[in-house]
Amino acid sequence: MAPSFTLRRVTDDLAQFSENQIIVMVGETGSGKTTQIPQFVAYSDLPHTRGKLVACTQPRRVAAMSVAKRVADEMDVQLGRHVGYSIRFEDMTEPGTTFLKYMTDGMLLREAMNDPDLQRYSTIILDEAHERTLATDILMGLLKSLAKRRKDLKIIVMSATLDALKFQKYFGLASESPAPLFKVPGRTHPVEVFYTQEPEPDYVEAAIRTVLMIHRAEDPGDILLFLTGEEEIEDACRKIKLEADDLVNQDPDSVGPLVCIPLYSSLPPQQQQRIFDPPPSARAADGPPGRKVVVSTNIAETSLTIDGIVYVVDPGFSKQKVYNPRIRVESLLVSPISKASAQQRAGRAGRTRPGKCFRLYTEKDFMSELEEQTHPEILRSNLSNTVLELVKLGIKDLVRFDYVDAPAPETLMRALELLNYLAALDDEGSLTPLGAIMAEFPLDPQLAKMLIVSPEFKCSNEMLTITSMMSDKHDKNWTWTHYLSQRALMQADNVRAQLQRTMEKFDVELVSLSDERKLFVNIRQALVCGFFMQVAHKEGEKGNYLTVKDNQVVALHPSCGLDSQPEWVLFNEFVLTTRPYIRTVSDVKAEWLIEFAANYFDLASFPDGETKRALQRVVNKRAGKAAGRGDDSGADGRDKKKRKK
DNA sequence: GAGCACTGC
Repeated sequence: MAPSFTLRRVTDDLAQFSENQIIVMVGETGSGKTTQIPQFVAYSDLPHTRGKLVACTQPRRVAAMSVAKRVADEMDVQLGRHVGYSIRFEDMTEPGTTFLKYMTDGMLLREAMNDPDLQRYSTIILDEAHERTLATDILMGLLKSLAKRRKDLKIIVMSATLDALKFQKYFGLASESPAPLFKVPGRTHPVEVFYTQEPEPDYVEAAIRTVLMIHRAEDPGDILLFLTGEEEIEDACRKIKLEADDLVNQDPDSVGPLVCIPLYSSLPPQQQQRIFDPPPSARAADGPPGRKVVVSTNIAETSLTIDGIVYVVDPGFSKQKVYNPRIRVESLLVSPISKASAQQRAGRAGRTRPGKCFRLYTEKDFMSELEEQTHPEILRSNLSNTVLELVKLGIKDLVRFDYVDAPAPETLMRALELLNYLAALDDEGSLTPLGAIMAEFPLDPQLAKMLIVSPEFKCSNEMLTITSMMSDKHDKNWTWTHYLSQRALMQADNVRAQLQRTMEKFDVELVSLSDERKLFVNIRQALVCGFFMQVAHKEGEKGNYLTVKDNQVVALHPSCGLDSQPEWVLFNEFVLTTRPYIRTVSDVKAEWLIEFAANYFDLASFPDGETKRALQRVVNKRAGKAAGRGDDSGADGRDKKKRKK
């Protein structure tokens, strides 16, 4: 709960809130801004007297849910009535009663697709804007232009201090003066920061050494070590455990017991809970106290807060998504973190009392090598989904849309190209009726397309299941070791129900074939309709494949489980690990490519090479057959039928 | 014969 001087200060600020349409608000962790500001706004706005409500967005579901619960408690109202939340799969609001709604940023973006003026809201608060999620970035662009159309709409952007000026300038509107800034004081403890004298050649080894040094020499208090991924974390935990046990055995009178707890998102929730266990107790009543070490990915930087952390060890790296539009591939790269991120990590040491942060890089490198901010997600992602959403939102010129940070033109071009081939956009870039339906599905465009056309192949029932499994099985680790996971299957079932509702809404029939052999053929044909741009052709006998048109050498991922090497494969994912792999592949026939994706596989515009020659052979063979039986229907017949849709 | 930052609809 924030101290009262904070509240008084906020009340003063809110007197000015009524005079400004858009304001930027900064408040460090512990300022209570997420719980306090929306309450004050709701009381100042009285949105329900006008049949409206105040929305406050969060990047994550758990946050939207838990903050709503806390605020409902504080206001002594029942959750889901006056105060509620709205996240995917769960709408805890009561129309007409709820006047303060916490929701995920993605959820508000979805709502905007069907109500671009967001008429239901009197004030929209974008919280954690500094995290720069894709949805928050798009919302900022939409709200900036919406503010001009709806003078009655108030907008509050809440962020960390470092980013405030950027948002102030962005939302400065026509007045040329930046949006006003309000500060909410925080309540964290000082954290002393240490740097290494020299760069560390092996950050994992240096991190382990530092943890053990803290354990031997520093006062009681738990340690948080940031590493980049599961394997690294499990490995470090083993090594720390071994070395700590050695230390205890050598010197039981001065070194206390130590437990090492791994933390990453793919751990089952029960194991994640272990981070809240108390540290081990001393072996003897007067012996040295025990200590807890949490070894975590970035999940502990934003999503999870662990109380009792006094020491942070920060090697300065994290895995970050990067998108290469040239080869159309998203991959994860271990990269140096930003200054903002380093600051956030250090702050994790000062939540309960003054702490220390050990940075395993030099102060000079911190000052001169680290970027100020982590690049926003919009600059690091494949944007095909986002572009479809924007077009559906009525944005005509994607290149000139007022982004906070504009994505690379090539990334936009890639997205437009894909959507055009999928017939979601016409040649002018306008939304087609098919594209309008695709945008309604919470799916990648390829999956949405294949699901929508699947009734033509009499396999929509099966495609619905396949799509659900492919779009929500986050829990790859669990599935890997146990083959099946109750949790993952329940999630997929949830998604399936949601997608089925959307199908019903747009009259996409739910059908199956009883002939199993025919069914398996048709399923793969429907796959082709969505994923024809992700096809590879076998080259030679060494298991190499070349991706169609890009001509990248790839191999079938060992997990894909095919017992043969088909000439043509369609793939769901291109991953760049020890080498380029394609993962989740299906055996397809060249005839289907030519038949169901005639535009993309038009040989006249196809780059020369072995792939084109292989396709040419198939075309010639078909032409020969067709001439033989005097029949030239087939591909065109199917194609015309689909265009009518 | 390889592997899995984190989210969201």
